[in-house]
Amino acid sequence: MRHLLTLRFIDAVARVGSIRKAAETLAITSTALNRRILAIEEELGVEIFERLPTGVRLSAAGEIFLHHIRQQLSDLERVKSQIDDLAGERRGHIAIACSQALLTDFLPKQIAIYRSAHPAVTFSVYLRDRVAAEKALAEMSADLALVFEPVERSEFQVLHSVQQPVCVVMKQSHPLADQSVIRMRDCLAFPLALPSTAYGVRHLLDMAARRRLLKLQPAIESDNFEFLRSAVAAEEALTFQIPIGLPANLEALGLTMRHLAEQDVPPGVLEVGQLRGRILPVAASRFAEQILRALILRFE
Amino acid sequence: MRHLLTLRFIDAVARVGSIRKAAETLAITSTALNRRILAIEEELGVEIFERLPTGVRLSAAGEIFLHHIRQQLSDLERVKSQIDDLAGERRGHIAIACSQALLTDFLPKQIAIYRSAHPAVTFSVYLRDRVAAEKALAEMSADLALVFEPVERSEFQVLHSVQQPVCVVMKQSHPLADQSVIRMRDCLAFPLALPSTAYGVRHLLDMAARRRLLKLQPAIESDNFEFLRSAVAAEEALTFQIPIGLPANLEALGLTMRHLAEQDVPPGVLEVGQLRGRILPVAASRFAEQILRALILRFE
DNA sequence: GTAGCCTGCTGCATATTTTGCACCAGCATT
DNA sequence: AATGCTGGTGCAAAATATGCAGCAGGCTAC
Repeated sequence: MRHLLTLRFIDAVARVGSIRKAAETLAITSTALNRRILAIEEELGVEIFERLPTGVRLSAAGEIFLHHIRQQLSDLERVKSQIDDLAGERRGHIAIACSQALLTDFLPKQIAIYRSAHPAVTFSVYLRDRVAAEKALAEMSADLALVFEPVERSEFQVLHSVQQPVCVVMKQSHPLADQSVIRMRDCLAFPLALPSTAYGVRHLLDMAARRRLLKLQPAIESDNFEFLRSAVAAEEALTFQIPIGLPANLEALGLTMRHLAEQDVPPGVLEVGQLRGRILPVAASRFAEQILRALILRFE
Repeated sequence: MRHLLTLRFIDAVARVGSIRKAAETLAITSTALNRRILAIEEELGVEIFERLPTGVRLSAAGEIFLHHIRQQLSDLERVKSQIDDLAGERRGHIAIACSQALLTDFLPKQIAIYRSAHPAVTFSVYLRDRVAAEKALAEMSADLALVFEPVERSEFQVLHSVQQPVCVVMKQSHPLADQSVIRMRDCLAFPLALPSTAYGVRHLLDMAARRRLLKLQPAIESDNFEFLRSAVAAEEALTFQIPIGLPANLEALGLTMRHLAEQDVPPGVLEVGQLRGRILPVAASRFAEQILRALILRFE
């Protein structure tokens, strides 16, 4: 919407930290952009940006104002989707920040289901770790977050949470594969392919190890779950994953999984959340409902 | 703020119900105003107004959009007052819708106190009955409402409530003045000067009467409490008022008051409220706190 | 220490947008 | 049928936004 253009521009400048840089991406001259900012600042009677030799930085007032801008922009989206709803066509865009485990199977499937009912709805899905996901919500660059073991700061409003026990993934021919539940101490005899420390699964494992005064020594460490699975398929190593992150074709890959004993590593929590107090666009709200139903159906 | 001008205009058009009429008060030509509306409608892809031969009326989409507009406008006020707060000067404007009883003594005094601390804050005070006050909140034409016996629809969020017993007001020389608590049946022997039915006090009295299968026969009826007091000062009539609505100089007027027996007429409730879910501007929020403290101090 | 490079900012001519006037068509009231 | 209201449109004038060229000032690298 045109009347919010300047506000969009300010948002962009704040993100980039430079008027000239932002102008380039915004298809506008730095002159014009600069003057729009000056005009707004005059209207407000306060400087939104501190001018530094290297660019600009939000002032205290700017922080407040920018938050207001983002709120307005997201509100407008909501209103537009409500209006579209009136006309019967469900349109809109849903931005999601989520843990890697969700990308494997769960989200693609859920999005396909939703889009088959509402083809006009578009999606953005961003991989974000537990901290970054909450930041994305606060900045309104994401409508929904699906996070495993979130940090849960005050801005994160949980819509639903399900327990996710940690599972061991290994080759079908692995010596441990004949046990139905696997103890942590048995794992230590094998090379470990662990996700990097930013991930919730690793967090749980590290916590459990520290409680026993141990330190996990990963033979292979990666921030990519697919790579870890491939690594496990290639040797007699073990990796760890939560059920929702396991691909449906696990067996076809020659892999299998077993639950880790809960007395060794307690189950983690997968939480669906939004920015506290925000009223979501219709589409995002309905998609959240769908996800919640799916989670309940599958894990409770 | 200039970028919201069109939205302000739309608000005005919606209130007046005519583009030409609105244009007159907005210091703009109907042409320009009309085109601004058309432009917005094109951006939204929906008609905001239904065009009637006699003017315009909000469409369903318009209702949603207008609510959004009012929300935005009031949000901006809040943001501006937050920013002003940053600079140390408490500025802003507070709009209040309230029952008549509050106008006599309580509000003028509270506003004077607040303004002595924050002279840059300005006030609008509107007399609104119980229904209209809540409408004013919903339309965001008022930030706060102080209502006696509110209807309490869902949009009304109570910040605080205090009980207010109904009092009888009469001349100091009145035959009933020697009783400390007055029974309803004793009142019926005298001419009654009653507030009109829209008022909470009258509502309570009517309810009490109906419970006894009576119907109150007012000798004098008025929507102005000051007039009612003067009427009572002029003859041996009785009028009714809640404590907060009694002027401080009651005795100086030759009048006095007694509590009405609570078994006859139960105390009513005076409630301070705001629009549910709305975040008030800083000034309004602080003023509300002050009022709450004052009410607690005086009536609890 | 200075030359180059980046930053935000400004004067002025040029595009673009917005506005107001005059006028049109449609409906309601008289 | 006449009048008076409504919103809507073509066109020229006014107002606004833009882009270019060039400014001062701070950082960085040689």
